[in-house]
Amino acid sequence: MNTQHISLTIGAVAKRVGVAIDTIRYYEREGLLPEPVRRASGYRSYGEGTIAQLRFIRRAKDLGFTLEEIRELLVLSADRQRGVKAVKQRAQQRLAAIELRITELQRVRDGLAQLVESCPGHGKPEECPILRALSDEVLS
Amino acid sequence: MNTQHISLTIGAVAKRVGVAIDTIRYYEREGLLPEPVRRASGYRSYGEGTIAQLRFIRRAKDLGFTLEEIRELLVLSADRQRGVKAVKQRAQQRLAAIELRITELQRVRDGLAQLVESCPGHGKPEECPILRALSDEVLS
DNA sequence: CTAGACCCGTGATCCAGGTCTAGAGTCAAG
DNA sequence: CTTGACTCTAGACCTGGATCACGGGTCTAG
Repeated sequence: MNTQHISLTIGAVAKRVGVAIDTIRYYEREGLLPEPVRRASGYRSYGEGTIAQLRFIRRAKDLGFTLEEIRELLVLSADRQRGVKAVKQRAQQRLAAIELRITELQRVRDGLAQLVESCPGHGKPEECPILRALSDEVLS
Repeated sequence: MNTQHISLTIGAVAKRVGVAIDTIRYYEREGLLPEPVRRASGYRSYGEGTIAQLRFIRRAKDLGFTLEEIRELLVLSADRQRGVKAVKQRAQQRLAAIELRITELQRVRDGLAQLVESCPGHGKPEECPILRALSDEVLS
């Protein structure tokens, strides 16, 4: 077992994870990262655990979780009793929200696509279906 | 032809269109609405044209255009020469952006759906596929 | 005439998720 | 020892699209 404790500066961590230094400090302020050990100089000193946690945060963000939700996920992931159940639940909620958003966007896309298709691209403005849709009373 | 000029207060316009008074003043500041005629008291006085324009703005917003883009659409809609062509172009760009966004979200949804599906909803955190995906090195 | 509803402009505030600044201290290479 | 890169804190600022607060003026029904 390798229990060697490496010590990384905030800049090194930032580079490894591909995130800005300011973002790391911001996450710390927001409670997404624990307060790190400090060197005598006051410099933050990080170990591998922080790298993992930062990656966790970034992946969760990529999956559409807000920082607020991620904060919660981090707590849950440490709960050996109810953690997994709650995590799955949060993931399902997120999934439902994403699906809703997709559906909304698809409706918008379909509406817009139909307008684009029906517009000849020339002629008088008052005959342009796009402008008409934007101006007229009813837009289905 | 009915050229009767009605005169609406900002509050009446807001109610008709279903938008807040502050929003109307905000759009005016932002150049999306022309500066209206004023009564002797300084009150804004609006006609039907404003109603139409406000609805235009709202519909365009519903189609995913930003206020910046809408400002442009408003200019283009008044251009009798090149207006229609340019409007169609903007609509196509918007459409492409929405489609890109949908694709992104679908990828996220698929990833998340797979994780949710493979998670039993109980057991040890280190065996939860969701937590593993968030923590582990590679997430396809 | 008065109460209550409405309107005025200016500027501040909100949301999330950072990003940037200033001024000062620290570290490592040469 | 110096130079340049790095880090520290606190707080200001940014994006977009509003929304709210303030102190004051106006309008209208009774």
